[in-house]
Amino acid sequence: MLSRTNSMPWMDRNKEVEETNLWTQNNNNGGMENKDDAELGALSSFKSMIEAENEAGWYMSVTATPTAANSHEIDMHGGSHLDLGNISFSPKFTDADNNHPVLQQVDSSASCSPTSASVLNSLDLSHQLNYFLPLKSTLMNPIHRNLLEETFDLGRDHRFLESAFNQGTGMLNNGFNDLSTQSQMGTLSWSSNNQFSTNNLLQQPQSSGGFGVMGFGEGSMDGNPLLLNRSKILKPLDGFASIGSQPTLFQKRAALRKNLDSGSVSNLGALGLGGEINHSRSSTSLEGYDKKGEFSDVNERKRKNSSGDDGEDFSIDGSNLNYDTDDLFLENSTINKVEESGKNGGSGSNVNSSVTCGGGGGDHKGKKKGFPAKNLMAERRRRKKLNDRLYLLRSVVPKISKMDRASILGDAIEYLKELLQKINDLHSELESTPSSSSLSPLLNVYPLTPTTPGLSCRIKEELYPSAFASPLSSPVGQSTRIEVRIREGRAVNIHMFCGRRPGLLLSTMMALDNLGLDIQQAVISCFNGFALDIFRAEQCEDGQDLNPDQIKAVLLDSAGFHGTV
Amino acid sequence: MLSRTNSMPWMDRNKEVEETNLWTQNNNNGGMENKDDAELGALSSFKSMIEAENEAGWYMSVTATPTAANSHEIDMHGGSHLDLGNISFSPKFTDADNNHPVLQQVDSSASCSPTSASVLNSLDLSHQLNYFLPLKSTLMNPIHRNLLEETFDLGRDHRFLESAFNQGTGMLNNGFNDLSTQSQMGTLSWSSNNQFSTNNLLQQPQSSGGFGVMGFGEGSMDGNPLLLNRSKILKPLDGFASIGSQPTLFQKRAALRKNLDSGSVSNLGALGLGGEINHSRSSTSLEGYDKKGEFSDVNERKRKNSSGDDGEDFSIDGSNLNYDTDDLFLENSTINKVEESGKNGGSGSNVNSSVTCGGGGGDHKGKKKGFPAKNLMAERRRRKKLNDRLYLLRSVVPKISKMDRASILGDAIEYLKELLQKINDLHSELESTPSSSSLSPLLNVYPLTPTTPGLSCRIKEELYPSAFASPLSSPVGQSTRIEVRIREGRAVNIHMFCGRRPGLLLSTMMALDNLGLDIQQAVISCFNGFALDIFRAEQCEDGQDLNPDQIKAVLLDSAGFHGTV
DNA sequence: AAGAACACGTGACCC
DNA sequence: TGGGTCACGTGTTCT
Repeated sequence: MLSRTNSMPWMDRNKEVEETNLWTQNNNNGGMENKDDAELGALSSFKSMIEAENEAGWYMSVTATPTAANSHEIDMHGGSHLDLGNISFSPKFTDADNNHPVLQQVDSSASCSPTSASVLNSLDLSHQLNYFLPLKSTLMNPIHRNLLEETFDLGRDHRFLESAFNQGTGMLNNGFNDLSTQSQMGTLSWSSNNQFSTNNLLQQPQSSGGFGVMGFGEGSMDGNPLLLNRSKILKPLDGFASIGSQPTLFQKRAALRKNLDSGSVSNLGALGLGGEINHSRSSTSLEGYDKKGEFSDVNERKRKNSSGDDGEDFSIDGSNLNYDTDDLFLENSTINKVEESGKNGGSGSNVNSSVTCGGGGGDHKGKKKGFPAKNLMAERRRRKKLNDRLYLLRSVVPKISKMDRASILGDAIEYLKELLQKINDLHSELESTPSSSSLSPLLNVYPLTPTTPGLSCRIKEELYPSAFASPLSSPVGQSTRIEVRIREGRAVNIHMFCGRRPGLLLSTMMALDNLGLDIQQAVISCFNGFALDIFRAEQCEDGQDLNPDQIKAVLLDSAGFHGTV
Repeated sequence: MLSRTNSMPWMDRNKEVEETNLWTQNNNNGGMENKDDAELGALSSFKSMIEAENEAGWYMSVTATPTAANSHEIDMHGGSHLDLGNISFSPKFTDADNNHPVLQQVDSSASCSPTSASVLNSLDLSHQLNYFLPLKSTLMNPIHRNLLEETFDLGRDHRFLESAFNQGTGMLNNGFNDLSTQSQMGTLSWSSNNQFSTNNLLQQPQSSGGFGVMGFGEGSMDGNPLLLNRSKILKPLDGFASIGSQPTLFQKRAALRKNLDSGSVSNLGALGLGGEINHSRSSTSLEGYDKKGEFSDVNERKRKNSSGDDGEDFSIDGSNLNYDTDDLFLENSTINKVEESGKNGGSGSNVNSSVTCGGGGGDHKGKKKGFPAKNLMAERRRRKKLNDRLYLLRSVVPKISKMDRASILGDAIEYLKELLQKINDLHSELESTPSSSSLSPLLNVYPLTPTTPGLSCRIKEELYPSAFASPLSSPVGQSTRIEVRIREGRAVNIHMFCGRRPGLLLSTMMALDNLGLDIQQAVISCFNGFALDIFRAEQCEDGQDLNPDQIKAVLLDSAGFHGTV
């Protein structure tokens, strides 16, 4: 009850502008004084959407990339290393399919700090790894763009990732330095289709999954990002449900908000065309709306838009994205919030205390002038930035056991260890071999595995006893898994994982072609194993409706596993 | 004013037991049901101390490792992967130099979850990376042990780390599995000298830095850990200053608290012998004491000890460490807190709302029964765990530009990228060499750079710069970009990006097949645009050596861009 | 129903 | 002074 009442205020609160964490600043090079700041530059933000399978809920997140003008963002000031130097939007980016503009963040080239570590900045992982979150319906259109910087949205649902990762979808490649990283992306379009740049492919659209498009300003709001997928997170979207549709997402969102009060939400549109958001859980309607963590972020963004101008701001050709605007909104919203305070849904009681600028919250203190509001925004920015980074990290780590923060960190650590070990092994191997020496100048760069030339050890892996069962990676021999879902209409989702074998890629493609499936959105990775994630494929008009089992059978056959699962 | 009053309650609050995040659970194997949970097992917790150069403040943190008995910890329940299965203390662990017992966490061998990822668990990074935080005086005796698990304390002061990192102190080695990891540490001794197990050495004792020993139960309390070093963090210690000295740290801390009220603190001891804590900033005395983030953690821990039994609990030979005890304390403290609530220093206003179990905080709600207190503790645990992981991550990353969370994450991401690049380079190098193949079974383990056995090649690296413009993402209509590199031997790298069109995927695959290229490592994504990144493909033996330009031409042709770039 | 996870809004701190 | 960062305690949700 109270919560609901609270929720309303939150609605307003949501209006507050979100920070655009992701904004990269053009000008900020100068701003970055910390020499050490390593730029993550090359990293493109990873935004993805997830859709929950079982639930209608959507979560849409889009990251807006501000043009150079507004660019300065948190990072500029703060110490965030990740900031990519320049952000540029190319005007042409809008998605043809959808009218929805998609915001993206561009990873600027590494303008800033030439940190020691930054040597490899040019390398862009984003290409290499793309994690896709499955969209429930066909909405998911991850825009595969490098540019997006920090933000990325990923469904948080554990099941989703787990399955994906477990299967060894991890892929990443190392390999290239992409010059491309530096170059870049044009306009951002916010499409309802949820196109996102998904740098890393991660995913397997497995089970639930939230789906998010959002990220407006910074990419994702504080909470919103990928984690939202988590079922709870998804809920928030419920309120927003309509967002995705043809009209600007934001507009829709605004509409939703208006409508939201009614609660449970109806999911607005058909997924197919506009990105729409279904509420994953009908939940308690508004209440959830208000407080939900990430969700609130979404709301906030919506608010931002709504308060300002819904859709158009985001249509962001380039310069439009207004970080500043956002800020203004924020301030306004903040004010609103203050007014509204007292409710503050989840945070609840706190609100009264300091939030009220002049409001004289209930609290005794009231010490700080009116600043709290500012602080609030700053904190919000900070949270968002942190979340964005966290999700980015997640996107880079191929195996994520769970989607919770601690697990992401843990997995990242473990992954780091693995990589180090691997490097060590490679080094050993290399040393054991004759030539080597001159070849790898790069190696020196890294503090780790210090290339100590002297080491010619023979480590040779005696260390590793066999025992390593290495479940994860072991692709080969791994059981083949194929999931096929037929979405309404002729959309098809396919997830397949199996051991790699020569020609598998081609045979699979041919099999799909033979089925009359046009692959529209997919990520295929081939490393230890073969992972195919088709988020959207469409059957030819001519054909008969395909049965998922048929598709599965065909794929199994093409994979050489005749009938075996 | 108010704050001070609040602070008092906080003092009490501090008494609340901290969670022992780090505790590893012996028994919890069963508890880990999540298959995906990757254990970080091998990761030893990283505890380090930092001392501020210029400031006297210390922060001491010690992680106590519970014996198996109490072991079940957050992780058990929660999903933290990082938890290492068993913790064992070996009695002999005390530092000879100092009498001060040091708590450590042991990274158990990976008893728990045989997660997929965990393959390499045995590998212990801790050895590899050792980051040391400089102690101001000579105190710093980082115990270099693998065993410590999650907790690690590190100074947060930016200057500190920055300098350290800049100087290239990063080092890590990869390489070994330490059996020691599994074995372990015996008793924990809590020495004032601040011995810590510092798994990774990081550090350079540069400027400020806080120094911490603490971590009692879980390792570090929520906030306290390494971050504390940050000057602000350090402050908290001020209050605690005395802790380190001969008496149990906790006892001292308790004493300090008692004394603290006076405020500014005197730093207690001589560093040399007992670990003492100086307040980095005289700060405003109590007030700071109460609310400071990390610091508060420290207080809490102190509280825990104080409330419970100060020193002895921690002397922890083995079983003593009481997680349970802590919990009990927590509860008690929680209760106390409730009573005290209304002040709740920083959190301030919130307190009233729900915290009061029955208190009927000012807030309207009062919905939740009395549970809030529990929630509070859980949240505290969670925060601590998260912090611990974060710090652990930091400890693993050699270059940390700044100590703030976002930077840590960003640096980690960048580092990951670097490692991947490095691996790729090594792989290339390795391939170029003749032998290799059989040598590295390990490689298979990793998702990355899958050990494609076939690879015998030589890198010649005729890189083909040809216009690498390829911005990653070019969407439709965007210029098609194709990069082809022929590595020596028959390995080929291809990066291609162009607009998506139906059938492109298939035609491209067929084209590659026609070229006799076996795609071994690749990521293909299809969203707005078509992006093909082949990190490794190999030419058939039969074929003539392909010319990059030929490949490019074929691909362009298949993409329907005849000759256009 | 207890626990975990999250986002939030605060107060405090630092630069 | 003001923005950034942190820890905290909350409320909410999900499991």
